[in-house]
Amino acid sequence: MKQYLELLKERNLKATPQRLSVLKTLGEHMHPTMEELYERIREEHPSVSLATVYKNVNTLKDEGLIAEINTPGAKTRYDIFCHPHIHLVCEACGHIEDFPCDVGFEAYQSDIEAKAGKEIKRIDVVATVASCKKCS
Amino acid sequence: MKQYLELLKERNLKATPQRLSVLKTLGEHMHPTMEELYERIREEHPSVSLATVYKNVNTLKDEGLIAEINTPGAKTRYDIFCHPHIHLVCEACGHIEDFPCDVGFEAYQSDIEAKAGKEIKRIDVVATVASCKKCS
DNA sequence: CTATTTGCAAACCCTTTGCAAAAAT
DNA sequence: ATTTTTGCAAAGGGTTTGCAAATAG
Repeated sequence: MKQYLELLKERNLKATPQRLSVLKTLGEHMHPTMEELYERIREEHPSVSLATVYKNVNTLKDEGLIAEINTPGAKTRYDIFCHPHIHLVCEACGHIEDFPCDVGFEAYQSDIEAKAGKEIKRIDVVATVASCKKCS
Repeated sequence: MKQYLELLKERNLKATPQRLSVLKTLGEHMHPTMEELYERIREEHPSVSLATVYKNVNTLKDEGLIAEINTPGAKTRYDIFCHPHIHLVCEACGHIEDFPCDVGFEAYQSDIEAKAGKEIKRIDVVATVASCKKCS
């Protein structure tokens, strides 16, 4: 909680309960859809509006505090952005597993950067598997 | 054109002019949005409906002949899926550049596959740059 | 001839917007 | 006191659907 307050203060964002709840919920629950996120937030703040959650998600995304995971064919999911990592998405059940961006990947990223001649701002990697342990 | 007919026949998909036009257009123009794709197709087939283009795009996507590029904050774009490659997206103008999935990447992919214990069906990589040569 | 595909229009999300009231700094 | 944020309800935009007519194989 404390760290979230700081993250917001550094960026001159007001620390409203609704906004903190977005961060807190994303910190506690991995990769929810908007629907799931909203449901969780309402458990603690029954009166938040969906529009407010959307607005906060966008604000926090703009500031690089959270990230959006877009997979073709699946709902958008959200993620606290602490350590860069890639996503392994199960096509059957939508479950998402994280993989650290370790040595192999960083080398690859620099390679692209060199070839592109531009600094890469963000890299989104989504690997899709047909089914996973959770759903088989 | 001939190759497209074969690709469809192999999958028992009927080769309608509308469907062929989706493949042909994607073969000739890199990464259009749906709007651009539809506009191009209408140049040759003025009477196609947008719904038909959507239906065909979905069918071809299901068969793995084309791919969707989803970038947070940008419109969905479409791509003929011949050689696996990654996408370098410019945040400012939406321009997309392709990069081959070369040795470095394939090694990384096998690594994930090994750790996940599952065959990876597809891997979508989107690298974002703040601006590109085209728009600066 | 049979199964698929088309075009149309309406329906359906999910997401954003405008605005006045409320809350944060 | 000032600026940001909230909640509401309405609008927006992209995508999908149902169905009868048309077309491919």
